[in-house]
Amino acid sequence: MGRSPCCEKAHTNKGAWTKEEDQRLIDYIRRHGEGCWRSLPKAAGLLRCGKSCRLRWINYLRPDLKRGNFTEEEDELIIKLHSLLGNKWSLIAGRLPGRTDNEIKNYWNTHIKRKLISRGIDPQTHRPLESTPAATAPTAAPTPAPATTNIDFRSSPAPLPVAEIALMSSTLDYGFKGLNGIVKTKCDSVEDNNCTTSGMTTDEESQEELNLDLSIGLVRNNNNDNHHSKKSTQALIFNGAESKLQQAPGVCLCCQLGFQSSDGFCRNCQNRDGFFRFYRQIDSS
DNA sequence: AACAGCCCCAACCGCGACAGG
DNA sequence: CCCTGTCGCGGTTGGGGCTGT
Repeated sequence: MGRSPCCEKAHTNKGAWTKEEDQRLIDYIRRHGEGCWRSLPKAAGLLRCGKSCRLRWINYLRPDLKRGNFTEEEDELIIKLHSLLGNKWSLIAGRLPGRTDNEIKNYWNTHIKRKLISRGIDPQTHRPLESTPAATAPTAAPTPAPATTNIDFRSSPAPLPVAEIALMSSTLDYGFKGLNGIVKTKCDSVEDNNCTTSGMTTDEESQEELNLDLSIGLVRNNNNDNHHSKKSTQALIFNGAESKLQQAPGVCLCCQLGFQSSDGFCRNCQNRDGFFRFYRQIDSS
């Protein structure tokens, strides 16, 4: 019979948002910060479900959204990231400041897919369209890669999850240092889809490097670190976005209203990966 | 001008992950 | 360990705008 609805639907609006609804949501989040989406609509006087409010804010109202056309550089970055990450739109969006996962997903489906097909590339596999799976698929199940290895994405049956790449990088001490400087992805070109990772041996100077700079934080298992619930965090700072935004917890609505736990934060302040979700606007004056 | 078909994107839906009780 | 509530992600949809006839 499926799950129960995410919220009371009898008295909620659906469909396009009005300017008045937008303004209410903006005003409320300005005053109280993001978070606690479930209770936000009622508190903000909106006849919407929390999910809808969250989506509207994240995809449309957030002040740091770039909007407007994608640049050629963004196009290429999306293509490269997609070849590595697959349809992990939120991860891809994390590398494009001011762009949302929804926006990138839409753009992929409407523009980039077509662009790749016109180049003769399969948008899902990033392989030439005419190539058959039998011709390119590995003959045996892949064995675990050594610490530093070449990863040939041409022969990968599916895009490698970023965590898997990081694990293979063998730089785990306290946590992942991030892929920056650990795994350098090299592509001869998007067209030939000849992507490998460091330490590559051939034509390094002539190949374009894609510095993913994906900073990944691991949960540190340290009881003394009680800054944020059971999990401590490492900052996840994206290029571009960090110029005005610094990691700073504590603008979650729950926390604002005093619902936080004894350590000062509620779970809404933190992503499941252990990263802070809330950023405090740094006064630029 | 009117209509049909297409395109795009904002919004919705379902599900998995996770935390807390 | 199980159940429930919540969040966030990825896939899908539908309506408005655009273009061609």
